Amino acid sequence: MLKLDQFIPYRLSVASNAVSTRIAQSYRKRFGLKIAEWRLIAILAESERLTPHALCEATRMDKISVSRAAAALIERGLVEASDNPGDGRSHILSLTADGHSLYGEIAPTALAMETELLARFTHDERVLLDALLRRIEAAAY
Amino acid sequence: MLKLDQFIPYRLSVASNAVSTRIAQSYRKRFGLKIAEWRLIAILAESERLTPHALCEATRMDKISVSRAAAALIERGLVEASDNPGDGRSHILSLTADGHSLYGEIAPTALAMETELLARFTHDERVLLDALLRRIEAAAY
DNA sequence: AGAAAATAGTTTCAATTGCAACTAAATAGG
DNA sequence: CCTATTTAGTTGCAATTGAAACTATTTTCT
Repeated sequence: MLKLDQFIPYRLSVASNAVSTRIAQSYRKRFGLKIAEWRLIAILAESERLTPHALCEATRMDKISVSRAAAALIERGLVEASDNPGDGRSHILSLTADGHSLYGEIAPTALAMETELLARFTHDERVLLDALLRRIEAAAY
Repeated sequence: MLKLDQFIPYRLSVASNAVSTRIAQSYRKRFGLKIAEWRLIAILAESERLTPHALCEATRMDKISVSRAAAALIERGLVEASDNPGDGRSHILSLTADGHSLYGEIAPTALAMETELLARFTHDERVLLDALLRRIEAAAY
């Protein structure tokens, strides 16, 4: 017998929406960024120079979203594009100085939100949650 | 130091998207339903007669989504609306015979998808995941 | 009772998203 | 090589979504 309330895909969706909504508000209000844009910034801060294609893989976003998020960030002067010497169809994206400095502000905020969200979780529970989510994700592909 | 790959809100979002995309495709292809519509059907099958407001609470959806999903289902003859004797602004929604019969087809499909998704999870792991998701959700509100 | 505020639900309009088509460059096959 | 196919990324258009305004009813307060 199916009970929506105990249906894992439903629980997952509800939890994810609750978290995303909260975090999206915070990014938007404080930094004027959408989640997609924030993800690009985070990955570029970690990886320095990437093509849109590499960003798709790293962020699990589709190429349209990456293209639009990158366009918005370039427009705002947070990201810059340079030629990709190895492939003329593509280009290399990297953070500008402004982009780095914005990242420097956001990253602690993001970590603080995560900390708040997981305040009542032990370290083991966090590790477990991470692992379970990865397994579900892998099973869904 | 922030690592997007290990950032729980990110993992949650990626896992949820992967699962939702997969399930949404299945519902849409086989039954012509969106997730929101499927949720209303599931809850109405469990609860028999509810107002849109009660459906909002039960499905964690906002009133606009419920209104639109209900309109689509009524249009298709899967749901019917009757007067709410206790409140003239509102109405009572319930499944039609067709709605019940469609539910009878979908429910096993939904359970089968969940089973497939969680095939490599032990019973304890499922229970744990459910509990962790509820806690995260509660913390996010 | 009657005005003011609150609630239920719908609708309108603008923003967001997603698909398919498009351009441009790279690779593969003959 | 040089045509055919594939791949990278963008764009145009249609569908979806969300916020705010709106209608209708109910509740509250005096």
